[in-house]
Amino acid sequence: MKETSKHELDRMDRNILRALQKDGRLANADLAKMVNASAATCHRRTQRLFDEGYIASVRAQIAPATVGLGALVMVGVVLDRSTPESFAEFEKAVGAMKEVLDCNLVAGDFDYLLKIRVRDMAGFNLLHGKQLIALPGVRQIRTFFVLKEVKDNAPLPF
Amino acid sequence: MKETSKHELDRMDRNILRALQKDGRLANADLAKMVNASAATCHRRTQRLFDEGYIASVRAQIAPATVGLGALVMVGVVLDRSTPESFAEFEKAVGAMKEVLDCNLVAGDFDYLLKIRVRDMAGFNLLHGKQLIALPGVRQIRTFFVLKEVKDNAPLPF
DNA sequence: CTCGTGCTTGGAAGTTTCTTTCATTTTGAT
DNA sequence: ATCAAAATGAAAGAAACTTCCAAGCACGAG
Repeated sequence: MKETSKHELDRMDRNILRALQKDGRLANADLAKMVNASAATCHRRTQRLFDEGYIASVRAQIAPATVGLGALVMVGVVLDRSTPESFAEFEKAVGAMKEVLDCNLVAGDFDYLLKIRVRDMAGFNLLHGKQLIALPGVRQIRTFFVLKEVKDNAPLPF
Repeated sequence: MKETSKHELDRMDRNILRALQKDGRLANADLAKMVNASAATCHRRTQRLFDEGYIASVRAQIAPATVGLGALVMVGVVLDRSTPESFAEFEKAVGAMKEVLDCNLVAGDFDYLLKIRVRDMAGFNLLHGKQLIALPGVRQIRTFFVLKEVKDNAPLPF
């Protein structure tokens, strides 16, 4: 009985994932050489990794500063009440804010931690005044301006 | 006088960026149709976006849970001393930790905010005990376990 | 207004690459 | 040891990329 045919990843699979995580545009022929397989085999393996959901997507990483999003801000949010409805409402509202790149419900001093990109500090002030404090159920917001991006979106270690 | 030949991005350029941000594997022919241009023009524009640094890279997004990295943890760090050497040393050490996906120097209650992926809570405890508290110059660490990933790595809004 | 310069465009040729097919090998269970 | 199922690699066929070139457009000088 084979369930959903979720085979284990062998060494070749992992090597393919690692290579594509570094360069999603790798030509299949080159990738095949890197993992010591024929083009056909490599192509099949890669397609399986897509089909079975190991690779969620392949996306271009755009340099934020070049499109006018040079400022990064982390924000901690505390809600008024800790009810499921309160959380759901907040998450829905945040989901609609395109400036919010990450949003995580956390355990600790905050309820949510947000990662936000805007043009500059002025842009953040606008967002803060017009949208963040207007989010539903927000009791407190703590802002962490990013002074230096040491690591951003590093590849997954596996 | 042409500086570094940094033309402005026109509508077609932005459309290309947006499309590739969603799907970095788009065939040039398909992309061309989406932006209403010939394959040749689209190819040139895309190559320029790469060459001039608008697209930093194209990377496969691997589903963390499928490679044994189902747990996400945000960590706030306060250093002992606020000297350039102290910061540099900390950043170097963090740079070598593959589990740390993001690391940002921030202004606020913490010096650094880290985004960390591990297998599970046990994995984090190991990392915490063996590496995080051993990082150079660390005075205090505050841990935020992520209970729910509402948004992760959303595309840049531009 | 007209001309000329320089940049951008799109069709098509030539080349590379992908994708499928098929015979063979390997794997894994009995 | 034997068989069935799955995976592999070479090659053919299909599709895509990349370059070349003539034509179009914008813009400034005269």
